Amino acid sequence: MKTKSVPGQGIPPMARLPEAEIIDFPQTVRQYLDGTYDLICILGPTASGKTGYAVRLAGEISDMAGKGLIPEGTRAEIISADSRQVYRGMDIGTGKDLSEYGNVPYHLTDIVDAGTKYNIYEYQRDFEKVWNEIRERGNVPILCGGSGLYIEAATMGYSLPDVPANPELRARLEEIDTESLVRMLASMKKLHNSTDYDTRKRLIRAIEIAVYEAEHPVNRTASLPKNTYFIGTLVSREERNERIDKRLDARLEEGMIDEVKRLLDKGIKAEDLIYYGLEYKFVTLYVTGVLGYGEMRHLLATAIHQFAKRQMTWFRGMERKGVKIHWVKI
RNA sequence: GGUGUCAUAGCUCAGUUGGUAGAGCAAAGGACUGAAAAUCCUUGUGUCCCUGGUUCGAUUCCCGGUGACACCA
Repeated sequence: MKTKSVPGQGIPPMARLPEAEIIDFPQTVRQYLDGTYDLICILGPTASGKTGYAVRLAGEISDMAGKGLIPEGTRAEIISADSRQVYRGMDIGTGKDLSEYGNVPYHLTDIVDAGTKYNIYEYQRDFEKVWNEIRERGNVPILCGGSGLYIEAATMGYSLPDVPANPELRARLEEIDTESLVRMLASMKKLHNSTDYDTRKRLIRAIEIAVYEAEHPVNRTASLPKNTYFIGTLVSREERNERIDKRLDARLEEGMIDEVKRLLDKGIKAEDLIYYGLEYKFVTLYVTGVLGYGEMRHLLATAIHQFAKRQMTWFRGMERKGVKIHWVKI
């Protein structure tokens, strides 16, 4: 008697591709202008064509203004939600495609130096600032990117305290073993389902934040949730991976390796570039002789496929929490 | 042509002194409020190359194929 597992039982189900919709974008713009929405957001996995799509929609908004359908002079301004495009000098590897924007204003790319550490607190603060400025100008903000955490920080009203680094505390915590640090953190905050204790560095920062919070209970960002119209750029898994592979070859030809060499020559540590992940990680490993060219290309392609999958996991998680994403085939 | 070695998961390979099998990678699903392109968790994957023999029972031992590699001619 065979006790073979029945297919489809006990194994995680294959995620269904969402249904594509046809959206009425002009109506969405009108709804933004009458206050139904605070923000339009375009999200999607890497290589799904978000930027081009955002620029196209920006063009539609200009057309509407030109035809007098919405107040004259109204235009779209794009806010990037990409955790790596914030860095200056990291262009080819992050796919900035600045020429694609044409005359559409864009924000939150090239705002800090490569080699530094930008984070979600800073992103939320910077997002709030440009979002407010765009609205004061009477323009339409379009948030566009693939960093799920950043999108949520911008749209869902994360509340984050402004916690400066505390080198003295860090040095003291560094002396303590990991297990005790976990117990220490647990005594200060609830810690289920968190990445706080994935690594020692995170653990120490989490304690630093908890300690600061205990001492300064009011100093938090007061960002409100935004009523957001979410548009997702939809591609099948197969198509997505094909696009990733093609784009990777194009980037290699366009000088991605020289870009990494330039960053290293500027004195940015290989270790830091590796932490940026994907292109910067694998090309650095190639440039420093750890990987051969073919090996680098293969491992990098795989890593980008895996990244795109993680992005989709995040977006599905948003939907599970009740966020409506209008998926479009572009 | 001869001799030898090998043939096991999508890939690289372990293993079963004969009781139908695992690791890594890939893949799939998930988590994630301070470096998130990061970090981490979970889950399978099979005519064990094909005939025949020995055996209660063969992926495992034996005969013969087939294929790959090596050496000799």
